[in-house]
Amino acid sequence: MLTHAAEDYLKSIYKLQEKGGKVSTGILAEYLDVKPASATGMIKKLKTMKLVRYERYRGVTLTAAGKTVALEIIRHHRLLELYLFKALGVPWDGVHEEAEKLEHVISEDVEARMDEFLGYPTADPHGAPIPDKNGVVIQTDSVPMTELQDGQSCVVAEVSDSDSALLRHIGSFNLYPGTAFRVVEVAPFEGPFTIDIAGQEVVIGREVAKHIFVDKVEDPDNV
Amino acid sequence: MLTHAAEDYLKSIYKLQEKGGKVSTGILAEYLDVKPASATGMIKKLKTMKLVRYERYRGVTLTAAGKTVALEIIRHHRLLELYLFKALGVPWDGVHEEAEKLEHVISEDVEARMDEFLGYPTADPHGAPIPDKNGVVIQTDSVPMTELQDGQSCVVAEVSDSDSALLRHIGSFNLYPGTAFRVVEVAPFEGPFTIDIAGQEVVIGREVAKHIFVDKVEDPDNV
DNA sequence: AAATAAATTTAGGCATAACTAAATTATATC
DNA sequence: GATATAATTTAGTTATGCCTAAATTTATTT
Repeated sequence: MLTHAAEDYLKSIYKLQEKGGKVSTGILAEYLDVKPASATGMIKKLKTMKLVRYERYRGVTLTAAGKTVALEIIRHHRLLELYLFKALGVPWDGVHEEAEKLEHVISEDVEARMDEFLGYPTADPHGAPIPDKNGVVIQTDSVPMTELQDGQSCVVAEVSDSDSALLRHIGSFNLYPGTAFRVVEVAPFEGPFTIDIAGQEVVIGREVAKHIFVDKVEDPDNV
Repeated sequence: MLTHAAEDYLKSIYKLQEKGGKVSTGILAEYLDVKPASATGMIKKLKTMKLVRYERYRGVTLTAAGKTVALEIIRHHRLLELYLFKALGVPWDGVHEEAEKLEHVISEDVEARMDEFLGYPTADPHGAPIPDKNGVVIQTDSVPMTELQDGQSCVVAEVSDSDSALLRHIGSFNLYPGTAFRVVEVAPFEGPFTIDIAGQEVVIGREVAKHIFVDKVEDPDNV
């Protein structure tokens, strides 16, 4: 069986692969809040288990087996987040931390029971897709809010889940996944966004907007 | 923070203290499926943390601080068992194993939310008492079924939770905590028990009966 | 009281997974 | 293309928590 640490490394490699492409030892170490030397050590171990491809100074890649494990852990994490949110009422800025510990520990049986309870959901409380039993992820084509122009209408698709304070802040504007809004004005020179949510005008700073991903809506009247 | 292993040791010392009294290194090691030398090592560590009293060759005792931790873990375990059973439908012979992993990992917040969901319960699915938030345990005066005589009526109070196969077996007779029955006949020479559950006569072997604890009922007509 | 048996402890090792510090390789600059 | 800078790897250390084997202490028996 895999250790929790190994699972965390695989999950992180998967996520970094998604975003950037090449996953270097340094990037991985920074992501996991670990020294590069530690990452090198674990990567070597994962290589002997055939869960990653690796050549020194060249970065890491997941093998098919490694990707399967990574997706399994991500599925656990996101199902747990949604379960804690819906079944136990844990606030959305708290579910990440809790799921981080539970994801390594729940059985497949409990996973299946939560999945059933939740009605086989496809997204967690932050809008991140939940891989299905077979590791299939529904990819969305959402864009960072920072790419929006004046007058553009959209629906919140996803919000980064790691910073609890940021989530509370975003939640205070009701910017949950599924919420529709329209951009009233984008201030020039990398300034903040003024948006209209359900008739209320709200100002969102650029740094915050970077963490909000949206689906553009073509016809505002259809929202 | 304490490691999972340390928590398991404290929990085990508590349980052995409850049953037997003196807790020796050997007994503790056997209970935890570990070599005596390993137990000695951990006991020494726990002593430096002032969680146990210990003098070599003299056995271990929990300090007040150690008892608090032990009860906290036991509370987690039993709340989790009941939660998994009631909220997710995990069969009663499976909840122990699952809770064993989760008990070290859930937050006080989740503990409180499960407690509320369950209506502040006082016993887990096997009838074991759930310590309250302050570590107060309601002690019952149940006796092993093996002490029963012909004609004695009683109610199942508690069943040992560690052996999954045994639990399935006991469950097949419907001998869940709260179930009433009457002893029809105790076979002589350490023989099996014939009992009457809701009009059905069932034979329970002595080895199984040792793991079933009951509350005697004085007046059979009042059950 | 001495000898034997049983329990417990000490001593030394192993695996995991982190760390620091030094050596190496790769990349960027002049 | 040589050199400076940055990234990465190797080597050696630490802490957990387990192990085995040998030494010690306690308990029992004669």
